[in-house]
Amino acid sequence: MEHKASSNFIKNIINEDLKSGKVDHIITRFPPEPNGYLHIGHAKSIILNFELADEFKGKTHLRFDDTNPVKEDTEYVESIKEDVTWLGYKWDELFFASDYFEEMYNRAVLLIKKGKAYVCDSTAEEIRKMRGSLIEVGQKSPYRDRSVEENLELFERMRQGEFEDGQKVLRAKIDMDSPNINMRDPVLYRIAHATHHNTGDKWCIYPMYDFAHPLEDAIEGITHSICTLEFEDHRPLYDWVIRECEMEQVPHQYEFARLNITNTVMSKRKLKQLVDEHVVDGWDDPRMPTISGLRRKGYTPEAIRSFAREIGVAKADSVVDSKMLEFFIREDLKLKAPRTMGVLEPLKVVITNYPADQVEMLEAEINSENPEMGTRQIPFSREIYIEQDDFMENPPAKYFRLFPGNEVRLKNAYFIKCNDIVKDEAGKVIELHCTYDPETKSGTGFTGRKVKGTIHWVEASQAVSAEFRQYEPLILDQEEDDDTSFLEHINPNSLEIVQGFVEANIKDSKPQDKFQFFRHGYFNVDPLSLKQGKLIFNRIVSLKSSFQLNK
RNA sequence: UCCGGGAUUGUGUAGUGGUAGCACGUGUGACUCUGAAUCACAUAGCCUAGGUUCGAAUCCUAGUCCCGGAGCCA
Repeated sequence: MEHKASSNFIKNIINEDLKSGKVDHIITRFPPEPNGYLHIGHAKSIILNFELADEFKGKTHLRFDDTNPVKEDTEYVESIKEDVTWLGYKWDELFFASDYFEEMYNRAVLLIKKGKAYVCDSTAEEIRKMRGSLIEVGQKSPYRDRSVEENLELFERMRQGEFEDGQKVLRAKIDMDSPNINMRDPVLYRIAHATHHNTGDKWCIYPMYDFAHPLEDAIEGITHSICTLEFEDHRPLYDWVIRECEMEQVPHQYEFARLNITNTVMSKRKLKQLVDEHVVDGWDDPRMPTISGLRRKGYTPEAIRSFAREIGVAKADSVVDSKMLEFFIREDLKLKAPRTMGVLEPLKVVITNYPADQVEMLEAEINSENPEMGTRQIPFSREIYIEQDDFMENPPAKYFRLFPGNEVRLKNAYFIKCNDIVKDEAGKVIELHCTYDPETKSGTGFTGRKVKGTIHWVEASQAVSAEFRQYEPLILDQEEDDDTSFLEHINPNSLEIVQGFVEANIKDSKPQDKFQFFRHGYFNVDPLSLKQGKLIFNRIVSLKSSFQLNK
């Protein structure tokens, strides 16, 4: 079912590393910062890291890169673990960057002793100014040549909490003339009197990403440290830290292009904004590209994994068509989901020549493409509901559904022919009177005549009320990716809620159960279903359709 | 302007000197008790210009265009 992904440049590198003897095993890692929920872009990275390890018989660590207490929270730690697990992966080891704070501190002391780091009293503003620009070199800090002894003492006092936030930082002493701004004496440690979700108030100095991350990788023996493109410029610093801190293990960093999908925002910052400003109901709103949102919408881990394999891994920026994602969930659910009938916008039909007191049971396949799923019994009687869209009083040419005088098949039941229309005062069609032909019963092999259309229906007396939530892309097409105004491209019709009916035999469905409603698409039972005491179905994805009313 | 990357059908990706392939999408037809699915066919590509070579997407040279980089964020 799930086929192996084709090659990619990282896989090629690993193959070469193994062949050349540069490494004899591989260890990868997924290193999220616990400051938000995971989205499908993270899924790409998770799948890449775990499957690379699988393929080469290596290991993968889950490591929380929790070096900034002001943004992080255990809520996020828990959701991240849940999402990785749900995607189908088991980390070989679970770590927190904060577990290494003591070791990192000691490595910083080593740097100071080697004359490779110094305590700088400049303000953030001063440091920024003296860093120079993309085309101008930087200026050396006046504190750059402090003695090792003084630096050691000051750094120790930073740790002891003798200074306020922002009063001092520890900086690497590298090269203020470097064309790579990351090498112009980057900050290694800052002071933050903040409570850390893991270490509490033990520390008031915290290592910066550029210092912490390479050490984390080296400590854990990561062989291939895979990150996104924006860290490419940091690689020389990554290597510098590992070398100057004299780490025994030498990991290497490789960068790939992050995932973009059409009509989808994919940054934690923007997603958080959607949540904070109540544009959506939360991180798990089915319109969100978060793992939890996709899960609630009804996506399966298998579909997400297949998608990730198919889109590949490369260094060129790209935007994947969201139709690709939709293809994989349809593909996955095709044989798994029971197929049943649901009428989303009901129109009552009275079958005038059917006995008023009779209810008969009809047999129907649960999934015609997967006969192993068996059959079910569905009731049929004088009154049923059909879809409003399946009737037109004055249809255009090539309309195969019901209209006055036309005959269609009711899926799994009989041919019916429309004879009369009942309207309300406003002229709206509220009921149809039809007749059925007993000879056309499904399964009898009737071939007397053919109809062009087959429509779905639900028997009225036993129909179960249900709510259907139909989703459209949250974000409309946007010319340029103008960071500031993505909120202006919110689709006002991203959610449409309708009340209809489903077959009685699925009335006891549980949250996350998935069905195909004939001719509509795949739906997932929302977790809210239980709480609200009624069935709520989220549309995962519609069925493809070539039918256009106005052609 | 400085540094680092990138460019293969509409989209995503493979190909690393020897017939440019795969997936999605799109179109047409067949079939159909889902206007679905399925099947068949079609669709369309190596950024440009030179060079090396029997042979170049691949190697060389020079351009063009796009992306990222100046947090005490990651």
